[in-house]
Formats: sequence, C-alpha cells, structure tokens
Amino acid sequence: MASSKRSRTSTKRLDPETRKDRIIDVAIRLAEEGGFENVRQRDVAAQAGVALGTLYKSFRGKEDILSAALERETDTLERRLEKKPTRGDSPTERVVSLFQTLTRAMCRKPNYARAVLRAMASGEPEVAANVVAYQTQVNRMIVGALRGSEATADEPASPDEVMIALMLQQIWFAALVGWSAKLHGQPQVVEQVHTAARLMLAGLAAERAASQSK
Amino acid sequence: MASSKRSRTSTKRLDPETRKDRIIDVAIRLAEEGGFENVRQRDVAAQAGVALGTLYKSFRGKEDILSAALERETDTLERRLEKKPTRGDSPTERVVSLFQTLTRAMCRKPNYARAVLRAMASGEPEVAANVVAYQTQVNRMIVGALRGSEATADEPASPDEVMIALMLQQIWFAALVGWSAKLHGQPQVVEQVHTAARLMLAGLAAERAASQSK
DNA sequence: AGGGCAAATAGAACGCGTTTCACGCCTAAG
DNA sequence: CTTAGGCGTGAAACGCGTTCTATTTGCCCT
Repeated sequence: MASSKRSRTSTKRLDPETRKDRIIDVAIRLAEEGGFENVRQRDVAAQAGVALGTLYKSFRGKEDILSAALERETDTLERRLEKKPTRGDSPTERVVSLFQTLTRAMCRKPNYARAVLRAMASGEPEVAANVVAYQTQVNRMIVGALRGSEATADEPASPDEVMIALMLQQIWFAALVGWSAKLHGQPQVVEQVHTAARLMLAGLAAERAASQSK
Repeated sequence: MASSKRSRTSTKRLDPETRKDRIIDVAIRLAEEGGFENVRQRDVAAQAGVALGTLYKSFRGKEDILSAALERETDTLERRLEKKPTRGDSPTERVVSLFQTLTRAMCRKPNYARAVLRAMASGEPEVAANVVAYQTQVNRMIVGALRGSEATADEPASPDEVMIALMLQQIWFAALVGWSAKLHGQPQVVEQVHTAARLMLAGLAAERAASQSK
C-alpha cells in the first residue's frame, strides 16, 4: 500500500486533508459494499486508521461524510467533463446527455448512491452546506451544457439559466430518490429529466416568443 | 381471509385499526414537538398505550409510522378538497393553488413535515409502498386541479396528465427537501412549483401546436 | 534533556431503534 | 367449568451512532 503520508517535516502525524480523504475513501467502499447501514463509524475509523474521536473531529456525523464524498467525487467528474465538454446540437440534447452521465455515475455504484441520497435528503442542517456546495457544482455543469461550447462559463449565468438548472436538478434528485426506493430504474430517471428539460425549454421559448410579439 | 379476526365489541382488546390510528396520532404529536429524533419508539408505544412489541407488529419501523401518518392526513385533506374544489381560471392557477394548499398544510407543522420528509426520502423499501400510495393520492388531486370543475376524475387520466402530475410532484418534493434543510422558505417552495407548472404547461401547449401545424 | 501543549488514542458509556422471549390474560371451543 | 392457543405485555438484550474521559504521543520551546 503506497500510503505516502506527508505532513510538513513529520513522519507520524497525519495531514488533516489526507485524513479526511482516507475517511471518505473507506466510507465510499463500505457504502458500496452494503449500503448506508454498512457504513459503521467504528469500521470507518478503524479502516481509515484513526480513532473514533478523531473521525468525529473531522466530520460531524455519518451524513457529513457521505455528502462530502459526493462533493469530492463530483469535483473530479466536473474536471473530467471540462476537458471533454458534452456533445449535442441543442441545449436539450446536451443537458440530457449531461444528466445521463451523472445518472450513470450514480447507478454504477447503486448502494453507495442510495447511501448518499439518504444523507443528502436527511434534511439535517449539518449537511446543508454540503448540499449547497453540491448544487452549485451541478448548476455550473448544467449551465455549461445549456450553452454550447461557446461562451465559457465566465458569464454570470442568467436568471433563466439558473432557474432551469435548479428545476432540472430538482427533477433529477426526486427521480433518483424514486430509483433509490426501487420505484423505477435508471432509464426512467434519465427519461424524466429528459421530459422535464424538453417541456421547460419549450415553455421558455414559447414565453419569450409571446413577450416579443406583444 | 378478511374475516375471523376479533368479532365484536370487546371492552379490553383493541381493534388493530384503532391501535394504528392511536400510534399515528402519538407519532404526529411527538414529531411536531421535536422533530424526527423526538419520535422515540418507546415513547410512542407508551403514549399510545401499547407495548413496544405490539407497535412493531403494526408498523415495521419508525419511517413506516411517519409515512403512514402522511398518507392518512393526505386522505382527509383530499376529502376536504373534494367538497371544495380548487378555484382558478387556468390549469396553472388551479394547480398552483392546490400546491399552495398542500405546502401550507406541511409548513403549518414544520417539525412534523421535516420528519415525514426524512421518512419518505429514506429510500428504504419498507416504505416504498407508502410512497407509492401517497404519490397516487397527490396525483389524483393534481389531475383534478388540471381539469377544472368539469369532467369529474372518472376518466382515466391521459399520459400527458400523468406525466405533468409526476413532474410537479417531483419538483414539489425536492423543493420541500430544500425547505427542510432550511435552504429556503415556504414561499420559494410554492414559487418553484409555480415556475415549473407554468413552463411545462406552456411547453406542452407549444408541442401540441407544433405537432398540429405539421 | 525536559516541560508544556495540542492532538490523537482506546475504550467506556449513553441513547435509541429493533429484536427476542418467557409469561399472563382473554377468548373461544369442548 | 376447563382447557388450549393466540395476542399483548414487560423487560432484557443487541447493534450502532455519538459523546465523553483518562491517558498517551509527538512536537516545540527553552
């Protein structure tokens, strides 16, 4: 195991960031192996090589770890998408393609995804910050997909864009919760987002046309 | 099979339905007093006047109780709405008015609402049936609001209606989760549903117009 | 080298969800 | 009236999240 721990000039003490990352790694593995209830804090601490109390100094609870995990993984996904932007001729196509990628990423590790969803939906204010951070990440990606390869995301995102992005995220989240409860499968999740995107973008266009012709 | 339980008016033994209802009553009260974690199964059992084991014979867990509570309350709300159908000139107005009512009903008891949301979003298959039942209830109400006072809900609801209802419900659910995490307030919940309804209905109309003119 | 300090550790402890089990009471059948 | 069986009871037990505490460890400063 190449665990090159580095903290300044010390050989023994662990960098807090390294520690957080190792905890998240373990949590992801345990979550994928057996779902939310398989992520036992004692096990996480033990397998991450820290004491239980130390774990609770890095994270405020189980949901905190799992939502941080989603945030971290979305970070790397976003960086990967930046290099290879989503293809598609229309905003709808591009945004659906993005959500297909996101959905696939979730459904690839279903137990982990379910655990993370549960954490995000717990509604505890402890994780609210992580939820916001995640929403911001995904919003950036959605806006990037709505615009094409043009206009790198430097412009501050119009109110319409923000709104559409928010709505699509809501639909996607709710669809994932339904998927998590086994009410439907991965294709339905994408399909629901697709329908919503199609209708809302058409609605937006129609409204714009109406206000212009007036 | 639905017979031969207890037969008549006994004075001591409790009708299972009565028992369930009393448990739900207590759970609602405790939830509103202190949220999800204030609903302690031991307390629920004690205050409902049953033993813990008996409680677990009626409900499979905490989430089961809370989701059943939502189902029951929505039942009564639906009956109340049937007598006094939603007012409004356009489908959008009516459906928004319906969601305003629903949202108010939730936000009136915020701690209870948060607890219920957490239960519904837990993603445990134990509560999936309750989730489906609830969705069906709300779907009925939405379809009823989409149509006006005309055509009582006897017609089997067109695919478009079902889809729109599903989408709006998703938006509403996700918005409530955000409200639950204190990311925004009650007005934003209604506003988000309003925006979604406006856009999607406009989109639907636009699509219909496009396919006709073709 | 040694003292002081902050952080980490091991492990106990507490609360609560859930399960289990032996016992007693009520109802129904004989 | 007697008896059998099911239902509810009460309490104990188990697992896990979270907190707490006494003790140790590593680092810096003098």
